[in-house]
Amino acid sequence: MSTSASSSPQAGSRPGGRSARVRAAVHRAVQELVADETSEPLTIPVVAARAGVHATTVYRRWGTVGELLADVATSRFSGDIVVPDTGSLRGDLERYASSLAKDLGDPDTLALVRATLGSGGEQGAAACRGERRQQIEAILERERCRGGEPPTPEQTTDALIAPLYYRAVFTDEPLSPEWTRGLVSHLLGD
Amino acid sequence: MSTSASSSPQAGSRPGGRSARVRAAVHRAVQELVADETSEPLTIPVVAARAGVHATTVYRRWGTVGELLADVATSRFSGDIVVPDTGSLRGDLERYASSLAKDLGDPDTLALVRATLGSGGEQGAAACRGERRQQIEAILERERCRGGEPPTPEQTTDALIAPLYYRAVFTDEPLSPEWTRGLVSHLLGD
DNA sequence: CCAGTATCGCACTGATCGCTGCCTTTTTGG
DNA sequence: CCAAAAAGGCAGCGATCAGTGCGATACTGG
Repeated sequence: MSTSASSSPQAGSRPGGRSARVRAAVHRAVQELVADETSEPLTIPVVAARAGVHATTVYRRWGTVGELLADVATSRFSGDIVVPDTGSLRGDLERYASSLAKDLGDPDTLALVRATLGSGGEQGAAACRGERRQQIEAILERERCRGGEPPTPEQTTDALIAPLYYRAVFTDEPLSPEWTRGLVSHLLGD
Repeated sequence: MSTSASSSPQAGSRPGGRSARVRAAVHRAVQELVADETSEPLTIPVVAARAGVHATTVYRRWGTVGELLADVATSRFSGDIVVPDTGSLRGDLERYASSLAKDLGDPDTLALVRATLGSGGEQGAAACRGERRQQIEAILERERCRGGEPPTPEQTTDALIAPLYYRAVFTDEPLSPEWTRGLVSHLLGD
């Protein structure tokens, strides 16, 4: 080969150096492979080849497919949803649930969740959970500051997060906006 | 080897022949391997070795690990819960939810669910779902025959099945009886 | 500009995987 | 009881995987 040698102009000390680029490429490769759901066995060499890096690098930085998936899921679900502030508890919950439904409704995301659960163990489950708990608590806390009496985080998780995740992961029914709003209505007592 | 040769008295045309015995051994091996969660990679040869059969047999009967897991999960969740009949909707739902909580609370079962989701795809998800929908509908239908006005199957799934599955699969919080009863109470309007 | 260090590419190796003919053994059906 | 069919055991094939020294390259602070 011996392409145009080095000369890559601005590869220097800025953030986004080689290490970060490799990380991004590997993450993207994992998501693509998981989404494809073809016969690709999702092994380290396959991921590395698709990412354009060497398997050695992946072995050394992540070790196993499970840890790699957990890392990808953590990145994927970190900051994926901004906690809304619409001025009312119902508005906040509806917008939050809608965002989550849109997130989990994406087949690629769903495939990532399933794969991470499968080989990521408890750590993988935590990665898929993301920051749902803190986000819910932030919404409820804001309502409490408004003087309202919101439901507990536990109730909210059971009434919103759980149905969204269950329907996405275990069933093939769509996460329609009407159904999602209905969850909020039922939680807040119609 | 050459143990007591053939002579196995009743190995004939009754159900429970060799084929069924192989099936049971393979299923047991899968559950053990999934439960162990050690470094065993859960491949066909490993399963076959633990089951005491040859990998060829497993390849020919199931093909892939995903299909095998889906089959095991189907068996595991088929008939695992008998729809109760306590005379009241609340009693039926509480007993049903309690049974499901006990089921999903078992770490080995949980590991099977996660693994099946991971490599079983949509079929694996359906296997883990089991007959929940029909069971719920049976309970609600019975209440309707009593003259009551039960919630819809959708509401019941969202309020009972989903939180149980979500908490079991995605969190490490226990599925306590009090919490489970609380789900029923919230569904039936306190 | 230059040493020091972390990261990555490369060339391997032993082990395992997925899979396939071929034959033996069991089960089925008349 | 006996042939046909189904299922399992056996040996072995190419391909891939997980993992390891070693050298080269890119980032770091001075």
